[in-house]
Amino acid sequence: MGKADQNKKAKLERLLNTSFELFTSKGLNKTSISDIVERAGVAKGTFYLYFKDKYDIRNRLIAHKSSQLFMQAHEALSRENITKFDDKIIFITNYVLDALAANKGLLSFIYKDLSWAVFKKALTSNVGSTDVDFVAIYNNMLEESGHKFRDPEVMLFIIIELVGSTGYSAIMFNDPISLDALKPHLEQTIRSIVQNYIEE
Amino acid sequence: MGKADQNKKAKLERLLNTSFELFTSKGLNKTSISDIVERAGVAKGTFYLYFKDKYDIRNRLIAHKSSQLFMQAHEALSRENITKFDDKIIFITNYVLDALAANKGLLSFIYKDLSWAVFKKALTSNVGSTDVDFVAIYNNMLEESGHKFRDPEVMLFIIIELVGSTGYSAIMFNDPISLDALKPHLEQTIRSIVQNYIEE
Amino acid sequence: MGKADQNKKAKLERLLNTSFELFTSKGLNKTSISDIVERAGVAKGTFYLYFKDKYDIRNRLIAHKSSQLFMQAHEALSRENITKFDDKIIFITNYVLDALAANKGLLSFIYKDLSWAVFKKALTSNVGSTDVDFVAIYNNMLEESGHKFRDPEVMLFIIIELVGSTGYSAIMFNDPISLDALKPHLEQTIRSIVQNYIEE
Amino acid sequence: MGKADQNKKAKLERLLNTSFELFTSKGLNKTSISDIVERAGVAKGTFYLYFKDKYDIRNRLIAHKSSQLFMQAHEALSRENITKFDDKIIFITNYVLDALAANKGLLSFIYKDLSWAVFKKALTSNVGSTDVDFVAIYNNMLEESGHKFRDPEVMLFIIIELVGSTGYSAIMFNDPISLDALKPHLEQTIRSIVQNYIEE
DNA sequence: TATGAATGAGGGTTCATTCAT
DNA sequence: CATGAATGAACCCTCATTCAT
Repeated sequence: MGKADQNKKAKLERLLNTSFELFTSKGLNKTSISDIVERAGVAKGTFYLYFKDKYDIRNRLIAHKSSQLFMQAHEALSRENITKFDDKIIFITNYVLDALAANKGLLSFIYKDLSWAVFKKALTSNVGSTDVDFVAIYNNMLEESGHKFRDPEVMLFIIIELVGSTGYSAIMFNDPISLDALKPHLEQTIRSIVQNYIEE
Repeated sequence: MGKADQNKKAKLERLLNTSFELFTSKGLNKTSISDIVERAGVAKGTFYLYFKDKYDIRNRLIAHKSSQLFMQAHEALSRENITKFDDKIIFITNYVLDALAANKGLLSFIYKDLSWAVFKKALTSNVGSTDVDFVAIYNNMLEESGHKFRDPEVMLFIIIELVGSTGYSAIMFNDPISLDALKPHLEQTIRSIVQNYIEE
Repeated sequence: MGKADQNKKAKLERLLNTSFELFTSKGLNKTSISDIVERAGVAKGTFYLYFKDKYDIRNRLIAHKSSQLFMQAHEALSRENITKFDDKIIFITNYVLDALAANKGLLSFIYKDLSWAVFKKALTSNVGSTDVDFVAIYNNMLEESGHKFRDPEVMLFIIIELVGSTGYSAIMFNDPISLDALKPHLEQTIRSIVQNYIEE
Repeated sequence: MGKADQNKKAKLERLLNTSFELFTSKGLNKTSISDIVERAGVAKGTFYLYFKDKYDIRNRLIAHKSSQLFMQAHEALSRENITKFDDKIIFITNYVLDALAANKGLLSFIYKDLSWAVFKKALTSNVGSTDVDFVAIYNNMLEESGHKFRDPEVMLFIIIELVGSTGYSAIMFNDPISLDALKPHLEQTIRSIVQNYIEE
């Protein structure tokens, strides 16, 4: 890789990192392209060599960061000794919620967009080379469960929306209850949902 | 009420209605104060006599419209002959989802904000004189059920977030399934959740 | 007229005058809105209260200045004792050419646009209240000539294009001859053209 | 010619052709250097190896294309059996007008610049090796006419400006009359002009 | 000769907010 | 109370030009 290519890659990285910092601290709307390039130390025009506009870079970041989060959750899961399917889902769920609680900027950024649409995109569009194929992981979990599931995709959809939506309220506003108080409720609800989708 | 007062009230109404039309058709970000006042037929300065800024009017509208929606759902429910608690919840749920599906602009407007925080505000802050006290209605439903519920507020929270979040994806993107396909899934899930919260 | 209205009119005037100065000195392309408002002493946004964009103000200026020029020519003509039709046309022609030679910025500004399209617009769209109805003047001249003309509009069109086009080259570049050298050529050509259109 | 030289010449050609296509389709102002080099398949810096800027390439194109047009007109003329001087001029005039009417992009591009200044440059600056020496052709036509002309250059100047200017309006705007309606007017006017310049 | 990433000034335009009337 | 002209900072984006490779 030549000097130019290195420089080019470094600029891209710097723009991505800077954007992420600003989006998670100031929010998307309050972050201007000027803010980004100034802090990244590149010229304004340079931004447009890499991204179409602010929303382009946002989408790439959301996909990347979401994917990253699930990958970390899955890695943590693989270090545990958990065998039952619903236990695994709950572990991942809690892991992600804790991570988001520890980084409210991130939560705010991927907000209601930790929703199905973005989630699916994140898991299929492999932004970076290291991004996981979460679909494969989920299918694997289903197989290893020893059960047969009805509409497994819908089941996952429901769980993700439920967790994301209630988690957001709990983490951001402690309303109507704190995240810690919410967790047992979610656990019980998730177990019920999984139960519903097991085919006899 | 004098003529001046009437005029004053008419202006307020016109600003609210116009804003709502524009927010639901063009979206919040694309609607400027200029758009609103021009269409409402009042001067720009007048806007600031009634509202602090665009977000002030938005919040009041969300609360009002959400409340209205639930009131309509409840009125429709009262015309039916439904006695069981979970059947009532499902009826209201379906009613609201259908209404939002028929008015995507509205859904988009109150979006992820048909969330707990706003919902609660809507039910307590009584924007207009005709707004319902939904808390009372819910408590009533709980009593009439003949059951005793554990954490009824959390139960409602979970149901609302679940329905709002999955419904949004289904209505707006048909993803991963259509609203009609989603409904049986929601029904079953809601029944499980309610079951979980019944105290033996 | 209230203070506000006076102020408003003064701003409009200032914008028009400033734009004209800049257009005729720097040219249209090199004149930015920023230049205009800065020199006019108004805020940038103010410009957009009065004009759609740079081309809007340009069109209004071209029409106004062209009209003005022809009005001056006609006034000068009426102070002379010229009776023959072609003599009148040649007088006006020379008057306009001399005026443009004395103000190359103006010539450059209305350039090839002292063409039929703009000329006609200028004479019909009465920008200011004082703008002449040149069509009426021309028709008057035709009647007073004692002749009957075939296609008088086309005749005028041909003369104007001829004079404008050759005059531009002579005034701006002295190429292929100077304006003074050109005049007799134009005079002879115009007389021939007029002759051609007299119906026997 | 070596491979490198061939390549070099091919690049120059590609830049010229591409620019011409873009100038005649999108217009000069709306065509950026980026557009040109992208479509020509060369690097941005390469453009500056061949041309000073956008206006440099434009001037060379106008000269080249104008010259080409007159050459074609002259070739067509030589295939006809026209002997009288004014008939020849009118033939060329009509040929050029028809060509421009069939290619409004070209007309728009060389616009008011099919004027004397550019015309003369085109006839002297011999952009390509195949460009005609129109001055020689014109002088030939004068000689073959059997007449002696006063100021033949001015006569040509006047005719070209007249035809170019009125033709532009007719072709582009059909205003005040269509090109077909204009032609007889031009024919008559040109004959009068030629007549004026014949020395007895 | 050729490249194309990088530049950064400058473009036009929008719009929430103010305040003299 | 109501007005709406005026503000001017801030926005996004373009693009001719340079220069290290």
